[in-house]
Amino acid sequence: MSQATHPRDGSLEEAPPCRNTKRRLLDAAERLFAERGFEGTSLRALTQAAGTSISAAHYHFGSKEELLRATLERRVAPMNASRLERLDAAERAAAGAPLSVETLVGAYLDPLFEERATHRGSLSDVRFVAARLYSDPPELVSALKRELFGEVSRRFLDALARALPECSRDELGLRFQFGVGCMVHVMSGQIEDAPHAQGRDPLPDDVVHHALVRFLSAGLRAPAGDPR
Amino acid sequence: MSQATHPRDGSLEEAPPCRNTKRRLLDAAERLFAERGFEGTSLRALTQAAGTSISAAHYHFGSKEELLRATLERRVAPMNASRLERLDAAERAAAGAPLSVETLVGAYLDPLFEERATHRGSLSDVRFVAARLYSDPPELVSALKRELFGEVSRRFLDALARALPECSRDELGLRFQFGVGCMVHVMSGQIEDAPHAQGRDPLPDDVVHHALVRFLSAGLRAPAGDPR
DNA sequence: GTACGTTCGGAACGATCGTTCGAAACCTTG
DNA sequence: CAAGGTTTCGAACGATCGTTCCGAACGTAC
Repeated sequence: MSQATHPRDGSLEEAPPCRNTKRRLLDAAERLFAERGFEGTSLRALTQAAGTSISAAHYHFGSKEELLRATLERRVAPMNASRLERLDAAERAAAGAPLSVETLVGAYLDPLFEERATHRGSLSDVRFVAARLYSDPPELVSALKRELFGEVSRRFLDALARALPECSRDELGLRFQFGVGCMVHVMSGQIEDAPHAQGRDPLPDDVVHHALVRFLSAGLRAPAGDPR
Repeated sequence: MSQATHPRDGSLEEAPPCRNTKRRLLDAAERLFAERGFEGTSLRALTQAAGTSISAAHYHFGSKEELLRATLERRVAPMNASRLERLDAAERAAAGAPLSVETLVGAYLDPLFEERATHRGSLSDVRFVAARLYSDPPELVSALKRELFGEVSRRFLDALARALPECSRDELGLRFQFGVGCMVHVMSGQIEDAPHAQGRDPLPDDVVHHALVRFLSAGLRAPAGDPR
């Protein structure tokens, strides 16, 4: 009805059949998984939002879990590739010298905010990545998290260790995770939903972005505690 | 069978009927909501884990949503009360002088880690508070979040503004939320599930606790950016 | 003893879940 | 045109969901 479900007109057609359906399914999955979670989203609501049928979803992905995996992978993989590109470029430019904390934080955060800026209001939803990877069925997501983030975490931790040589490896691992927590929180849209600042209009993305870079850089550079 | 469902023995009885069932339901809800989420937990699995029946849950709470609300409230309310107590005590001791950032961070974090230490391995699960308040059905949880955290957020933000007078109110609100994000991430158990540090055994709670205090204090005290 | 309000188990309700299946519709090859 | 593979739909499957209802078991008051 709303989406021209049947090309019954006879004369002029629409976009190619396969790729379009698959992409529309991923788009709808992204949005609905972000808003209602994996268990909270029914395949019926999802396929209806995508303007197709349940069978199409099973044809292209095989199961609901595989659809989640594909949806996550589509956004996370290019974003992490971009992170590694920036890290590589920065290390090449530094010619062996340790990178600054701000450079590392920027290389990690910028691809995320760019993705967010590019797709604001469209179907693509970065909230989804943040919200779901860290709250949905752990037995499905934690393996994917290891697979998608393993190299990125290792590379950035190594670079951080060179930037902050006085910080122990354990402490650095913790601080890196603290930073990830901040990022996830922001990307999940919790800033707009905070108990304070409920009535006022949300701050622009770049303000949040720069505030987050400052916060994380300072936190990562915090003086070491008693070594115990 | 396993829980002496029927006091059919005739002679010796067990604990009082009402309070016990209600508490067992809240305990089971806490654990299962933490592990599988609200939508991912069925009332049948929940009541079976509690050693009772579905009817008992509906008798005591009326609905699944109200059970979630009660479960969240049971843990969050006393914890926030403890936060306010510590803040009051610190402000009384300071006699009008602004508090240190570390004091404020400690007053906010300590009750959480104490709750975590007290109930480690038992049925009580702090993960639940963190994981659910920030990822479950927003239309149910965000109102509760405002209700439970409104005063605490306001009070701590005011104290932070006195501790960091050179920081703008917007920036301070952001940094406070960044800190909440870190905390949520830690309490959700994401540290143990991080892509790196997967094989090694988890760090002790107090190590994480102190590292988090250092990280947040430094982040909150970060130099202001260009005022724009 | 009977009567009553509280507490809770068992069975059943309608609704919805993820999945499967067979047949259309489509696009490409002959 | 016909043949074959790809893509999609509608209907149905069994399972499970939250909820409701009825009655039994309980403690208490008379």
